[in-house]
Amino acid sequence: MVTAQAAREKARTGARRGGREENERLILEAAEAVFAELGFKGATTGAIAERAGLPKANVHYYFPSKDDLYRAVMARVLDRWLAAASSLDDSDDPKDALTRYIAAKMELSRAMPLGSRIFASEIMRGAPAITDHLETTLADWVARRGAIVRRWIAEGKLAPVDPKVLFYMIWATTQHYADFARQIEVLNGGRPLSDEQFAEATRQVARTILRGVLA
Amino acid sequence: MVTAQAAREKARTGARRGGREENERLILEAAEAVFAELGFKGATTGAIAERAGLPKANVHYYFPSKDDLYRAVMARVLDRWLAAASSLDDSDDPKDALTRYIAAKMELSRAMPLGSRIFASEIMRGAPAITDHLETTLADWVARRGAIVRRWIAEGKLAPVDPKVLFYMIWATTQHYADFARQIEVLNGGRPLSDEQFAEATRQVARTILRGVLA
DNA sequence: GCCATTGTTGACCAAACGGTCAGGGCCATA
DNA sequence: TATGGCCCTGACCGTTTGGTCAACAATGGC
Repeated sequence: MVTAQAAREKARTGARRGGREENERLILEAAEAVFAELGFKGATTGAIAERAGLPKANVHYYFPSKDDLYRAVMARVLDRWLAAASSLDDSDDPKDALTRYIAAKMELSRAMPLGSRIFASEIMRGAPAITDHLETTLADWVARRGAIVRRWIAEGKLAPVDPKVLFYMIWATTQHYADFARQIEVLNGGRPLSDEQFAEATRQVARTILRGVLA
Repeated sequence: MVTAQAAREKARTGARRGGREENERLILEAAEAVFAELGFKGATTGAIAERAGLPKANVHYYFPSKDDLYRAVMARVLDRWLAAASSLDDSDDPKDALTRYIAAKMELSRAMPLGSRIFASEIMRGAPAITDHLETTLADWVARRGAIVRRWIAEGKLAPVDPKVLFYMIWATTQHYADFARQIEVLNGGRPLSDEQFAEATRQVARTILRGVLA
């Protein structure tokens, strides 16, 4: 059973066109772009299908409803974020830890701005699809990392600051470079930030926040 | 002509039900709430009408198209923001000026979170309705206030920092309390920030950013 | 070659949408 | 009380939408 299934799975991963794996990936990528640009309601399964290069009915074959597809996209986004979130480690040195974390979040905004925008839209809608994620995974993260920040403060390494205020400032500032990329582009003379400009912004953001909270 | 019109206008502002002024206000307020929650496409003229307590056809009487209504809402939002934006004045003391500005932006996020969310959605859609506003009014603002920041730096009052990086940090952090209020609420145990909590957050945000950029 | 499973798709449908319109109500002026 | 200018709205319309379905490949085990 398992072997037969595995063999079938393996056969499918060849150079052949289509197939579950590739089509699901195509659809999820298209959906991410369309949801990010038009929001949940504005995105149409037709537009997603067109962007994926598939007929609309085929999209509904893999993802029965628009809501299912949306949740699958959100799950992918949250997974990727979780990986980056671990870069705020329990180091002895808050300077290194925070610098790494800010850099990781900025990198994520640079490499995957669409996910950040979908997340922002989801929160602004009242987070109907991810409330439980916020209540469990994220609340856990904040509690754990908040304790670390408080320890740093107790050790005299950090100025006294509510960990949440610090986290919100980091999240807001770094995600701003993804969510408001269009505004930043216009204020940059109509051109998106170059790699150098973005790297410089990353450095300055990290430096400013660190000056703000280091003891 | 003018006097007759003025008299009619005055008569209309009495206790009477309906009338252009009141209905337009009702519609704009309802539209602000619905656009903020559902986005441009997700908001329906029917939902806006229902929230305003008016028939849908009446909404279309005052605002011929959904797009007209949306632009009217955006104009109101931008007007209110412009007023707050002036609180970053050309003071000798960057500490006072930035503190005032951050407090004004936080106050705006507290009092009018809906406008902030509509603005965020608009930017994430690519800012089709306000690109010219960004290119003119906002670009002007940034140029002018950026010059002030650079002067402060030259005078040794501020650490060297790209004014835009500073502005983005202030905008992102303060607007975060409006746009991500739902997330903040969940991480606050399911209750919105109290007035005291919000005031404390305002203080800490201002203090942290000031430590970050003051020389 | 046969069959079961999986994948594919054009055509279709009910619901919801933005917007229209004709007909009527209201009120100040004459 | 007749007139003209706003204001109001139920009923309606064409289009778009998410979703369905029946018919039809394609594949792999036997």
